Amino acid sequence: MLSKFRSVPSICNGLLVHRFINTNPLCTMLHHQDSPQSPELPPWVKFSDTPSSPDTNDDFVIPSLAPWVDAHVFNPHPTKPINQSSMLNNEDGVEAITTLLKKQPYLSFDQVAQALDAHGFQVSAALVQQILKRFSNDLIPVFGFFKWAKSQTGYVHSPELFNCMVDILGKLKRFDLMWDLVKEMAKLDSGYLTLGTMVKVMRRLSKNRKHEEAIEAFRGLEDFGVDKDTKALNLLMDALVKGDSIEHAQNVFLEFKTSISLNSYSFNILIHGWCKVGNFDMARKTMENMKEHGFNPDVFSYTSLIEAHCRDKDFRKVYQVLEEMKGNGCNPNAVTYTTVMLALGKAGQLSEAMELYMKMSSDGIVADAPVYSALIFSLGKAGRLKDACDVFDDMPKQGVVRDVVTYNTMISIACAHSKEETALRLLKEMGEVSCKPKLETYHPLLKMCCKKKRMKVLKFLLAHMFQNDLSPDVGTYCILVHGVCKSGKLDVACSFFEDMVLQGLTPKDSTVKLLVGELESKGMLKEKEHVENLMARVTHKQNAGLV
DNA sequence: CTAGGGTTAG
Repeated sequence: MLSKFRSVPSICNGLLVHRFINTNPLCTMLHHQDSPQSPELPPWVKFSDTPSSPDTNDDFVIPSLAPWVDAHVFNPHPTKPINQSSMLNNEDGVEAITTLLKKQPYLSFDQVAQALDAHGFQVSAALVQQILKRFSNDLIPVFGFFKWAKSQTGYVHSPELFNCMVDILGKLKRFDLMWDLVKEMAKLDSGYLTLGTMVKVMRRLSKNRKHEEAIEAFRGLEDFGVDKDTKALNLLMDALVKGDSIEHAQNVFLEFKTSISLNSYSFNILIHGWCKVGNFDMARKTMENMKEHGFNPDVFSYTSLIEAHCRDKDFRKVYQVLEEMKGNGCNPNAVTYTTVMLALGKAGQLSEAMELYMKMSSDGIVADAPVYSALIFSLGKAGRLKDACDVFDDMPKQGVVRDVVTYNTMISIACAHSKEETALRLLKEMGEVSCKPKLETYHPLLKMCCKKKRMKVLKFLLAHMFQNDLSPDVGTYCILVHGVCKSGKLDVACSFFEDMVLQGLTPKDSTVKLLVGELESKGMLKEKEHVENLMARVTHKQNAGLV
């Protein structure tokens, strides 16, 4: 153990062409002790002018970040100064409509339309796109707006926007409305309803365990003027596999293999499906079947096998398959190596991950952003913040552009070590390098803020999220409710819970249980009743299939 | 159109 550990630094030194220089601010920050328990506050702490509750640590704001934070907290939707007047109208329109849609809980699509009618909004494709993105979790506002926009004279939704709306309805599990819209598209000009539309339909149905309905959608493709070809079949099988039913995918394969021609993708999708459920026998049988059809197992087939063995942490088998594929003239690529490196890192086998990186390099494979992310993750997991930082810093020097996962990984590491300044700075930098944050980017940050009771920063993050057209999903609310509950802020937990339900999201059982339990133990019976009433409404709506 | 990234809390 110890010898392995000792060997790592030298490997790591060899890895990096440019050694890290200690003056890098990011690195200094990571090593700076944030000292959360220290009674002595660092000299640069700024005291907020808003009074905070004694149980809140809002006062902590890093001076250089404070203006950035304040701008979002106090003005979540600033209108960007734009010179061109046409652009100004659009930007203004988006903000004005956003405000209007958020203003009150609308009870019907028509109510939304009425509210919109009262203003003289000018509709454009860009505006509709922005609103659909912003309100993709809010059925009544988003669909009410979509219908209203459709009826505006001089404006017609593009096929892309119809597809986007179909996808949103599927995401919101309103399959009745989704099908109505699909049928409506079929009646419009050709070019509206395409395979692209039906892929969204099949994916959303599969994801919601409506596998039979997804297969029915495929069967009916020709009625909508879409070909039932190899590509369509593969997309259906892939949707079924991703919707956790390799069995349905296999049945579809058996049913259509004589009428629709197959390609290597068809087999790889099934191999992936069998690997996903850990059925190596069927994965191997499918590989044999693949050969009988004249296709050789390729890097996709083998990487699926390797990934499954990685999940089992069966690295002996992983190395075996690596040898096997090379023996069959199929070389592992960056994806294969990343899969194994990350699994090793997760399993705490950092030096093995590093060795594999070197092996990859000696094979002449150039590291891309995911490879670097896997390295960074492994180093972070092993507590080697400085080295993780070095690798992150090395990326641009090697001509590799950091992507959203690279940032997510770095932010996760920083948050896990309570380096909130670093984490926030990374988020800020993402905006500057136009690497758009995703919901997952915020999750570790939100978790950390809840834990440290940074309510002001929490508020800032939520505003920042919205400005990036991201709205919290069930997972986000889960983190928020659990996080503030554990910090004893039950009132805040209740208001997050209410938001979640009003958004039409279904809280997880564990979330309800935790919140109700906490409220009960604190004797907050009125709040507890409120939560239970909210839950009853959710259940009722679901049973009735209502909006 | 097929394989890689991040992920609550218990």
